[in-house]
Amino acid sequence: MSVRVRFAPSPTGPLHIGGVRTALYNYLYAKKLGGDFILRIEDTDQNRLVPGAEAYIIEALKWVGIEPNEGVGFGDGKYAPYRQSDRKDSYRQYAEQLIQNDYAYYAFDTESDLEALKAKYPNFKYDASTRLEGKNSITLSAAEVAQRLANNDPYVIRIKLPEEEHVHFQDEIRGNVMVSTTQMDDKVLLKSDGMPTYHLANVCDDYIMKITHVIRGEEWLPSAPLHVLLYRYLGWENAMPKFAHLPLLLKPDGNGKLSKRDGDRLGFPVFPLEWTDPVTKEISSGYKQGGYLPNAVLNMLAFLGWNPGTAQEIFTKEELVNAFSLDHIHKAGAKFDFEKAKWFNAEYIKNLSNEQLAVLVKPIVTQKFGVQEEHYLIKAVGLVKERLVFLNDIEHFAYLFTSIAQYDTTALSKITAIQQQFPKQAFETFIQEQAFTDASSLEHAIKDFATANALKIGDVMKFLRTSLVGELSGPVISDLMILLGKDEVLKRVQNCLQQQ
RNA sequence: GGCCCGUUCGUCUAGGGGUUAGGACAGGAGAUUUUCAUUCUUCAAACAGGGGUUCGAUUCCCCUACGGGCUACCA
Repeated sequence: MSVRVRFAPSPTGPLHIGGVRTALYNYLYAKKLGGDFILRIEDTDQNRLVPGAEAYIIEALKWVGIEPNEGVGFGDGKYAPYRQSDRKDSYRQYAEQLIQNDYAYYAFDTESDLEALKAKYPNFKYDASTRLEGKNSITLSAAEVAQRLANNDPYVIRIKLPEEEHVHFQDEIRGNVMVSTTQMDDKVLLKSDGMPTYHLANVCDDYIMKITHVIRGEEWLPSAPLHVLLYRYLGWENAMPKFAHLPLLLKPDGNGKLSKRDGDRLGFPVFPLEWTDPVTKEISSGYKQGGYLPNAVLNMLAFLGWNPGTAQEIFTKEELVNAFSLDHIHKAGAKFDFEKAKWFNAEYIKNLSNEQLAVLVKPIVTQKFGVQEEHYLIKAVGLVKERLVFLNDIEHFAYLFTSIAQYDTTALSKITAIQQQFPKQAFETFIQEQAFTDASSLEHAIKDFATANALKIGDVMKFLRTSLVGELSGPVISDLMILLGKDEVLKRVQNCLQQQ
């Protein structure tokens, strides 16, 4: 039987990187085994829907490059629709089937009924020991139940758990997990608005869509036994998928799982794409807009909770697919490491060819400094490639594209001293005489000029650097001179000579 | 509170009854470079604690502590 996994987010907001990682692990697992990766939208809570969230999820998956081959936004497929609200009518029959088989019951308790029970019993939960106090099809007469249903009285359908039974299941990451039904409660399966809860919908859809492996976050571990029971009661136990509960992504500081707020609080994105809250208009930064490369993000995310068991850390997507396996997933939660994320991105940028980098950086450069000639841009980015952590960092290298607007004051003060005995005229002539064909002969010529004029090489370099860069750091001077060309170099030198 | 899951350098992690406990990021030092960045070399840095089991436990078991998750007609 071929492997089928699903990523099943709820469109209650933008997908954050924890979700992206879950999607990634599903994707890697499916691809590794030649299976299918499905996107299912779990929008059974109509009150929490956020406009744009679904589209965001789809865009985000596209951007990082882990596209489902089936599901909402990806051409659908054999088991469409993949949006649970579009499958609303399919769930009721299963809930009713459960009632038929005495595995579930109608419950008519109102909100205030429930509150009264909670007030009466500390730590109240609706279960075998308390359901006799509720207004449900167990306590009410058949006639009254029929009457209430006929009246369209609001009701929910609850699972009827056995009083005491140990539910075991095998988690692919954690091994055997056991929970007693005494610790569980009669969870609502079908809500009074006719929508299923997560528990019902997820089990039904996974069964119907022939999902073989449920790979999801650890927050689902406590409800997994409930799902196991549901498979059993629905008669699907032999088709039950395997479960793998992933460790959570934690805040880099302090406690708790990584949340939306942490990113902008600590200075890194938690969302793949920038997101504007439709209500508050608050903007949350995104990896894409922050100048990250999708494959770097994937690589970084893959290593937060998984490792290949070797020393290799830089992996292409294909290599990740090949190396991936569930048993190399770490059990404990992982704190997000921003420094490591930056390192991954810088590594990926360094591994790009100048041509590739130029393409990626072109929109930023054009927007900041105007249109550049293609070959020039390629050479320019090559000069600063190993200085970029993010694509956006290119904007800190204005001197590659425009003349120096402002000189660094310490650089200027450093060269003032030098300028006293600097043979300005001779130097200009010297530059004019150079061929500007290759960097090393140019560098030799500069050194020769320095010795011939009894100047310190370092001083001449410092002067040139300030002229060309505006400050005392940057790429090798002769390389930069070749890039800029004689005319521009001369212009900048003359301009710098006029400073002070 | 109850239940479930977890705990190796600051962080991500490898390992697993007998190891100098390995790697990466970050940090320190040095080399290269006209500068900065890159690169290279190098240093520092960990098995939460207590009991067992064992000739021997970081590794297996139990307890404690700590961390995380769940505990909704949210997913």
